[in-house]
Amino acid sequence: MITAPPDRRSRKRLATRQKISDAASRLFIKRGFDKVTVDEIATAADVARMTVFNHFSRKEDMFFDLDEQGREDLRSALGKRGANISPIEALRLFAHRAVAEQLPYVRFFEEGSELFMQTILDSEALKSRARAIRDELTVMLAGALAKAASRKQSDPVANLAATLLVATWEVAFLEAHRVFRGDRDVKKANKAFLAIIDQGSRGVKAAVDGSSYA
Amino acid sequence: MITAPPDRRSRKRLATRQKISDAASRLFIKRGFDKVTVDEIATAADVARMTVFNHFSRKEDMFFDLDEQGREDLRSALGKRGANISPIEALRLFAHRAVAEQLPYVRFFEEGSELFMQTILDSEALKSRARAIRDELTVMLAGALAKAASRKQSDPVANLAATLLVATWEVAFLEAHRVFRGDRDVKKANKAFLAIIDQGSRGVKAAVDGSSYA
DNA sequence: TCCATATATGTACTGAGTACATATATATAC
DNA sequence: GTATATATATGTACTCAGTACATATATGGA
Repeated sequence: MITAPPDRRSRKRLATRQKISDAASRLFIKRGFDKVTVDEIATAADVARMTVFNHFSRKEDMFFDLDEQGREDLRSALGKRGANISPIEALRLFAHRAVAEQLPYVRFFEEGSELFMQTILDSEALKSRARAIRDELTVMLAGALAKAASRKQSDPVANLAATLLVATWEVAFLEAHRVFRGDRDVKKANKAFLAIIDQGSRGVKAAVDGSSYA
Repeated sequence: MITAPPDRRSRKRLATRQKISDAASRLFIKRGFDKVTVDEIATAADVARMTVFNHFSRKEDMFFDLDEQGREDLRSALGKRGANISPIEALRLFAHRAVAEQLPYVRFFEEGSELFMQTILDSEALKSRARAIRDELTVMLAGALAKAASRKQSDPVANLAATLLVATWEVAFLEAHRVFRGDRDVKKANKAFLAIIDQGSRGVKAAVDGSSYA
């Protein structure tokens, strides 16, 4: 992923950022997001408090320190879809592919995954941030859909489709986690996930039927 | 709405609450949510700072001081639907009725309505709270749907339907406001609103087709 | 009149986030 | 290598929402 060896300045900067992110994640998982103060994170990472805010403008950003990859994959799935595949269908297929290849976002089991989810559910601040990210994702997807269908940005139909799609993914995620928490059966969780994705996709297609998105 | 004359204590309490809410709303609309401090609100309402938090646990609650009526109407629309009307169709009809009768939530025009919306869009805190309310509404609706269809609570299909429905309403709201901001044409805005409601409802029905929700 | 209790107020604190100044390391030009 | 510019780290002092907890005051009821 890294193309050229970064100079010392960038390397050190990244190292500092990583040190902070690691220290924060460890503390968050162990003690819960709200119980950890930024001062403690700074101390644990052996940097000044200001340095923490230098790298992460919000405390929540230390927790959600990925999600860029996810957006990229979504965009890519839309961009590289086959000639006669609609945007919505492309995203449905992407979900199936993600499960088949067990891409990181859809590994509901794995030790860390449950703790991660539980930490979010235990914190209003993290849930709030997750909702914000969901909305950013929706805006991004609406733009991508409009572009893929050669429509003007802020097309209401693209908005509707994007919002419904993100809603579908959210429900699928939560349900898969719920199923796994119950039976600890990966196959069952995967199946539940894809069932909802398929149901939702069917619905979205019906909603925007007649447009170029379906 | 008030059944019996409340005693002096309750009356005073409500009066205080109203004084705070009014002062806060006035300040929020005029200067923007984030620019107003709780101290200023307290001073404007002529009460102590602690009294403010006594009535509103969060600053955001002084802004969103209604929304109870909306939930009640939603529940009622579900409960009192005709014998052969599905829950989803009942909500679609409720939207049409709301527009026809110009119920408060769907008055996109009106002087205050635009300022209200603009104040939200200008504040991260208010947008965040609006998202939280949206999610609470979704949970409520999922429960109501499951109940209306005689399914167990936490039915995944009810979750999906509720999430998609709330998403639809949100897009419809935003689009109606957008249209009105542009052309200042109420009929056009209403039409845009209902168009999205109908599209979304069609989608949700397709998504949950075969279940008792459609 | 006395008592219990709900509501309002007062005081002191925590913790995230910001503004702004300063120090130190690194890169670049000479 | 030395000087200079700049990115990054640090330090200090602040704002403001929200909490904990104590106290005062008004109301309702005995």
